[in-house]
Amino acid sequence: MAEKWDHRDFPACDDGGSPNRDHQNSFSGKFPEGLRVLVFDEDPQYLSLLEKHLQEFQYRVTRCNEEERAVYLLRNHTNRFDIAIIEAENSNGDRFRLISEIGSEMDLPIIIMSKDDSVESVINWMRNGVCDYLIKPIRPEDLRLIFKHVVKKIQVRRSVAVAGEAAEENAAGENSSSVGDSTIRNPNKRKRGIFLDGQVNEEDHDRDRDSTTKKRRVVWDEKLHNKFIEAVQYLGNNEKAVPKKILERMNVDGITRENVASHLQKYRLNMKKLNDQNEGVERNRVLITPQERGMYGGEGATEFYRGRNVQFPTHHMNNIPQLSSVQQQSTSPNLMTQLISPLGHRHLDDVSVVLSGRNLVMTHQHHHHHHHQTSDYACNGEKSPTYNDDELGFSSLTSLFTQNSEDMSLFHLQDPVMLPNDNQLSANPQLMMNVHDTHEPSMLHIPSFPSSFTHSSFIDQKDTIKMVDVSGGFSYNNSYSVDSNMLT
DNA sequence: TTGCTAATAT
DNA sequence: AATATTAGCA
Repeated sequence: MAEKWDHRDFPACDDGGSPNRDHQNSFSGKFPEGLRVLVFDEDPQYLSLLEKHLQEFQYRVTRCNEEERAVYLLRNHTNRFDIAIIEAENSNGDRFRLISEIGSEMDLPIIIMSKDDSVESVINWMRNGVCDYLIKPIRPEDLRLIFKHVVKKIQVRRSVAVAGEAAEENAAGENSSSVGDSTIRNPNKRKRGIFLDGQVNEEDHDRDRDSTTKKRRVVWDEKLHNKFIEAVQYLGNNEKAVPKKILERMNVDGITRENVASHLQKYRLNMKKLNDQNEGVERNRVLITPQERGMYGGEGATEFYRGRNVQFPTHHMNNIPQLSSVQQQSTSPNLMTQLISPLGHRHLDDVSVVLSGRNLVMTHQHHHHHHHQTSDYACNGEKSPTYNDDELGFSSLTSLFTQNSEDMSLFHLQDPVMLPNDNQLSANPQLMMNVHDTHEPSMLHIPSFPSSFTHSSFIDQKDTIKMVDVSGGFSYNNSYSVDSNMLT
């Protein structure tokens, strides 16, 4: 644990403060050592193998073969890792959820490992925000390269920071006259610990912040919520269930009183709502107090949990493998299944898929951030005839993403179509440029599709990573965000 | 200081 | 939509 690799050590920072924003070569030759990697795989042997290789590349490995433990480590040790490699073989909903949460809540780069080399699987995961997908068996070299994702993340974060900063200044300037902020109890002077162009916000040194910095959002998953309920229950019978005590009783670190207060507030709201419902509709029923209907079998808390309380990072939950067709319906909000139902597609991220002769490029971008993730997927024409260009490719690809091919629009990559939505970044020329951006840490290796690859510029050439030549390709864009607008 | 609620922000 | 933050009052 000597010195962890800090983003500030990131070579791109110390290139003399040069305004060079194309970090192309900023860190060529350098290899960040000590990146903290969490590796999860159910097979201890394989885990060891991975660990060994990773360590050879100077990564600091935390291995883990129990999902529970992985969850624990990630949840309670936020900012302890720079990247996570997770096996998603027989991933059930839980693991999927876990990964989704990590990805979005902690902004931790996630790499999926799997034996499944199907296009569907790859795309599914990429769509859901993971930054890479390694197909087993994994070559050591693949492991060596994972640092690129961390680097990428940092770069992205940096640019977001800059943008955010600019926005803040604007806002400040415009409001300064109108708002005479007087008595603010808790003037939240949180400065962002973000680093713009080498300027680090020195508010509190290293400590907690790490490369995966992001404002912490508590995810009230089932476990946490159960603790909460348990605490409320316990206190409800004796003293009063107030945030402070609940917090104490929960005995979970990483959450604040405010978090609990907020949760409690919503909890109560829900209880009230449920009570009201019961009053009106089921008049025969005895009224139940919030406490009485707690977790222990009472349906209230469960309802609460299922219906409104779980934070499923929207854009990471839409793609749970599903049987489609049967639309879950109604607007009743209390089945968890509904949260992951096809309706969820409404909130899907922009995803654009570019097809050229033999390559497929998928770009993935998050909603509110100014960043995106891009991954390449090389498809060999012979092996995957379905993904060749033209109509055939189109329709099958379409079906890969949605059951409804009408949801997609077609346009040329180099002649971007501006869709009526501001968020249509995929149609943004600048984004498209990124497809050609050799610095994009894309390293999708698909043994079965070995074809055309080009090099990643800052790593020694010898093997590898390639970027797809998309020129002249087509882009099939399923306009999810358009849908989103229309449906909401 | 903490709690509560409603409003509003992210 | 889920959480966070804030205002304002107790």
